[in-house]
Amino acid sequence: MELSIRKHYEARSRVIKALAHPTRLFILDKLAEGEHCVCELQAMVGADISTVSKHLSVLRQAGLIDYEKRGNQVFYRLLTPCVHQFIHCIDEVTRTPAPE
Amino acid sequence: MELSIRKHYEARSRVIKALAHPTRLFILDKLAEGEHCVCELQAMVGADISTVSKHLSVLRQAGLIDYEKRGNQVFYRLLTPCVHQFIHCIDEVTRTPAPE
DNA sequence: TCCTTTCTTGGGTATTTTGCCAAATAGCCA
DNA sequence: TGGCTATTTGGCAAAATACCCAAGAAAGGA
Repeated sequence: MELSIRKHYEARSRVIKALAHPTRLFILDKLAEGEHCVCELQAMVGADISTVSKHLSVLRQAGLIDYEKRGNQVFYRLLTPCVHQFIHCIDEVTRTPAPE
Repeated sequence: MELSIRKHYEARSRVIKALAHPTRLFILDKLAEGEHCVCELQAMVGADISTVSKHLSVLRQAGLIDYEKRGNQVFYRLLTPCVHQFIHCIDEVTRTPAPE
């Protein structure tokens, strides 16, 4: 595989890796309904707040979400609504039993 | 996060994890053009054939591809063309620089 | 200033993923 | 059967991820 081609697929996979975790998919669904602060997401997810913060950092570095500080809270919001078409496709795959 | 909800997101993330590798994304693109045997994919990818075979196994277990044996060759083909709409979305994300 | 709340970062450990080699399996043909 | 090609599987070491705890940073109120 040629280097420039490889770079292209690596860029794609970086974004997909950010999506490849149940907690992060859950967070994206919640943010699709509207912005949430970290403490709200932490309550919904039910993990340590530092864990939730790190998941949010992964999604932000992938360019999927952004945040805004207001007071001592940080509100996150979805940047890419098209992620949900994609999730729709994934759900079609999960509904179809794998071969064998 | 409630158990049944968690199961749902775990199922989604299992499929997305299968997509989260540059070599596997490359293979999916090649299979979108038509079926290929392992040796053809190996030549295009340029990795050890056992590595390519394992990537194909990951994609198959996720329900994204299937295979057919003909003679002593194994031909793989794409099961889910919708994967490409979704790649289109990913490319939009990669074209937009991440915040900060 | 001090205390509280909210969030991020550092660090250690545990788990998962990756990629190569070597060995095993399977089909074809002589 | 023997040899050849195509592919999968086992195993291992290296790299990447995940999660919790503890510590740090930033904002607000007393």
